[in-house]
Amino acid sequence: MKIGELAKRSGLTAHTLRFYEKKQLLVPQKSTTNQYREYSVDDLATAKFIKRCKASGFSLEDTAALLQIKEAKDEHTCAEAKAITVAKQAALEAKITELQQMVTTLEELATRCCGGAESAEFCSIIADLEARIVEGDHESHH
Amino acid sequence: MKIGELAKRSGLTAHTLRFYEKKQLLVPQKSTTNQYREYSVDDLATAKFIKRCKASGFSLEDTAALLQIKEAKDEHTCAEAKAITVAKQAALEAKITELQQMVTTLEELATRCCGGAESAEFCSIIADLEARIVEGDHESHH
DNA sequence: CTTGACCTTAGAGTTTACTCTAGGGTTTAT
DNA sequence: ATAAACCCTAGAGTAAACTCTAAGGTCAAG
Repeated sequence: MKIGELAKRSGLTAHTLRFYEKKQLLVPQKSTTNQYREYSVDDLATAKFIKRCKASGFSLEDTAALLQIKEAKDEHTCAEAKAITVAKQAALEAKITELQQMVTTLEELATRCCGGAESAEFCSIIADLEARIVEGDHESHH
Repeated sequence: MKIGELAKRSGLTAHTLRFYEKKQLLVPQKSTTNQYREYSVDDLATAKFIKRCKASGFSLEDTAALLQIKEAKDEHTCAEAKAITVAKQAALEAKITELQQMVTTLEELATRCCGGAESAEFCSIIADLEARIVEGDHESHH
């Protein structure tokens, strides 16, 4: 099939498919007559594989590694696949913790503020940002 | 004080301070004799304000808006500050939810995989990515 | 046989927040 | 007086993952 059809069937755009090709994730055959890309049903499967990797939080680099494993399963081990998965899981969990700390701070800022139409002269959000509350400010007491 | 001292006292780098100047977040006076930046104690406070905004999860654009409010409190309202804060909180919460969904998927992938030195021939992670489990795959049944 | 839909390439642009470089002036301490 | 340490500007580079553009070739329908 041509790129437009693969795009439709995979839910990716033609642009994205060409981008993935540049990144060596999905390299199709090319027609000898007109240079059009020719995607096989396997290529469609690969496109979906990539899409699922992305939905699972894997980077394109991770995805490339997972594709390598998928393409030559007998040359790779479960340990490799699991290592990538577990590493990504840990990274995302760390990111979540960081974001949650921010949300906690923001919650505190928002809760303490009246949020009314009053002048910001005594706004607690501004006051807090000017001097208090937020972590990671070890310079402010020297 | 000169940029190096402000860098030391604020915990930002001189590069970053120049970048913030380009972004209009912190524009110091300039010496007329040698064009060196001259930061005041107020500028130090502003640098710390920016740092706290960042630690709270605000983007530089948000931070610029918050700085506007801080610099002219009587021309702004609590409502404005709170709107920025609440919007950011909501955005971060949405991001966290998205990441948590990914973590759940990854957890499932990892748990089901033996992770051993066996060939990936029957690796459940690869198999799952090839066909199942992951959400957002509405094309796969047409 | 023409029009519109589709395909091609190479390369630039987007976003965010820096980070660094080159090439050159200034200050401070010895 | 000189060398280290510091400062300046303009602009390029980094990361990730696209997204889009220009200029042009090809294909399918009527």
